[in-house]
Amino acid sequence: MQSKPATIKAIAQILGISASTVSRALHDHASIGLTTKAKVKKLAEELNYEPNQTAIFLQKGKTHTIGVILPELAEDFFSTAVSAIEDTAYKKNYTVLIAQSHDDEAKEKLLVEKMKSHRVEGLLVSVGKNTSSYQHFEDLKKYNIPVVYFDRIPGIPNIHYVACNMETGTIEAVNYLLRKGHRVIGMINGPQAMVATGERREGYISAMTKNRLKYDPSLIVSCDLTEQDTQRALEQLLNNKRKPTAIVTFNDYVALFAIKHAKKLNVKLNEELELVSYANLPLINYMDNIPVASVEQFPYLQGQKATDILMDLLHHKTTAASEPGAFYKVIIESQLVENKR
Amino acid sequence: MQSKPATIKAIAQILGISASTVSRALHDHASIGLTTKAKVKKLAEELNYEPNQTAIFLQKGKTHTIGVILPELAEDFFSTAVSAIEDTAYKKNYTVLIAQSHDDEAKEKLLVEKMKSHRVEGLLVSVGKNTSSYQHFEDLKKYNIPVVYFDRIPGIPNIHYVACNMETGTIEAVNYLLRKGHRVIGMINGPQAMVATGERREGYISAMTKNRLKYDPSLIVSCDLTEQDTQRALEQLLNNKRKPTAIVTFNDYVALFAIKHAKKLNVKLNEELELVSYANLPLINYMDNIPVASVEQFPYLQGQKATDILMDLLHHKTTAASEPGAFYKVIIESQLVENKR
DNA sequence: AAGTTTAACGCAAACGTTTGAGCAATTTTA
DNA sequence: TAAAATTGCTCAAACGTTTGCGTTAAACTT
Repeated sequence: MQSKPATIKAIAQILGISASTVSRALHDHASIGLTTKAKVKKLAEELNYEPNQTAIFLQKGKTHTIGVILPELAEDFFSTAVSAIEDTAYKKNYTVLIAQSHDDEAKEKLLVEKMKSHRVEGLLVSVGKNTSSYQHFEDLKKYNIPVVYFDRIPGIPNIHYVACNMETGTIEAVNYLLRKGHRVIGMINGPQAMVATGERREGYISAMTKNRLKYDPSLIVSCDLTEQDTQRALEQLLNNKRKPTAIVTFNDYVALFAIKHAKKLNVKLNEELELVSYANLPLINYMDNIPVASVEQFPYLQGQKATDILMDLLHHKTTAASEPGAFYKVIIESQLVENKR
Repeated sequence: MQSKPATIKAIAQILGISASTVSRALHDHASIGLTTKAKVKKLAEELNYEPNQTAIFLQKGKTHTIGVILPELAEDFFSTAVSAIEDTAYKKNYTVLIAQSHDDEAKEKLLVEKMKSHRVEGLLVSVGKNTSSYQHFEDLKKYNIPVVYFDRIPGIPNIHYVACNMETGTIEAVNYLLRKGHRVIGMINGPQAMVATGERREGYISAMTKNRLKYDPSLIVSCDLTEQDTQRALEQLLNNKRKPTAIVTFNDYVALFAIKHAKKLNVKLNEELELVSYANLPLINYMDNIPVASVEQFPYLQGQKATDILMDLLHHKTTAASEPGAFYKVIIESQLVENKR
């Protein structure tokens, strides 16, 4: 049993027929006799024949591999998304190559090269939070490697993507806080480079003005999503002329940092200050005081959709990449969920 | 630029030399002239030549791919471990194929077949919580595919593995609770099939008896790690003749279920009941009351070590797989960390 | 100067599979 | 019954690399 795996050649030799006949027989080709087919399949079964994917890929010039580049696999949002990507790709017999940029633009560029040298047929990308140029991704078009962005998408035209519309979720979040009686609502937003930052901002403004409240720019402060900068942002808000009684934070990690720091500053959470966040972490629900609500971002769904789109792109290889307006833009409406306690 | 990637053949043709010369030139083979080498390398650079891995793998009969089978990628412990596996394998230019069993033994068997058909060179495995037979993994030995288990390891001899020694961590945990004055300490343990269940049990007994306290078997109840069964286990403990004032839970997920249910039962956490858990979730630290301490399990380190071992196994292909006692057994001592608040 | 070494390269097979083209029998058609 | 169509199979090339073995010409021996 320590022998090498069975090959088509071996089967052919044993049966005294040619390799091409065996190959066709296994594929139920019309021009092969039924008896021969039966014999071949029987022997293949007995020998536990498994087609050598490497050989097939070489011969077909395909790798049946897609790549995924994302900031941090250990972040709950991404591991769930990858879980979906794996599941979806698996069904189509695609192999998934995962790589983490750790939010480093230089590493991102390196990874794109790596992906190219691995001959991935397509790429799923969630860009790093500080990435400002997307040229390294866009260059792939020249190699006919389609790219589908998900969640953290670049703010440029003519791309395929699936993402949550953070605007609607933010509107819901602000409305929710307004209904609870809050009038001075702060926001700890993300880096300006991120599309989601703009959407949250728009949502905030939209909700405020629609409720006939004036929009106070000093209540929105951006941060780079690190713990340190979150602390600064929180303090800035707490020291604002109009001190907020509620804050919408960019995501759950930021919320955690804020919570931690607020405790240190002896701010009474849920009395002096209520938080609403975006659901990146599943167990925030179990936490004692905070946040009161979260905007769901559907990581599994996003991963699934993005993979579906990529598969579609791969199977309808429109060499006319210049077709204008032919871009997938799947927008999932985010949704506010009140955290039960 | 939409042309196919450059090949050795193409380079050879342009330069009017043979493909073998080009290949050797690129590998700095001794028998190629310096001027030729220079010319080849220059042109390769210009054409953005990248070796076709598929062709190399076929020719060498290797895939440079390792597989990972684990229960649930979205669980924090595993996503962190995979993060380490990716990073480590990446450096050795190996490709990682990930698959989730969702704790289903049947699916696990299917995945092993899938991995075999993908010709993985080795496998990293964390077994499902209900898996009782390990034959599907052990069969891989016959195909010369080494298997390294990590974290959730089978309780059978002659395997390679890296895992945390839960016994020491448990001893520390129980000692910690004893020092805090607790005398009646309960334990919500895992399924009997899991090795870690036995270790936790041994640690518990060991800590109690070493402290001259008698071991009361009714204080250890096992559960299947689901929310429902955790609730049952908690109630069983709370209704026990000797009602525990502290409980060691199998992991953070179980702890969360227990916390949730305890609140519902109006049990005052941290007054009537203190919890110690095992660190699967990073942000348990941010939670308000619970648990008071966690046993760290070093997911990144485990993933790293396991990959290192597999790499070693792959490069020292001892065809004499029957060498007795030649098995890697890396045991990481678990460690109690008190959760600061 | 004839023989031997060395340097630099080419030839061809191999890895396992797919596929267009070809060929020999058998069956169908007119 | 001869020509045409069908059936069932084989040949050989191709995908991009690597590598053992040859081959040639130049450089070195004595």
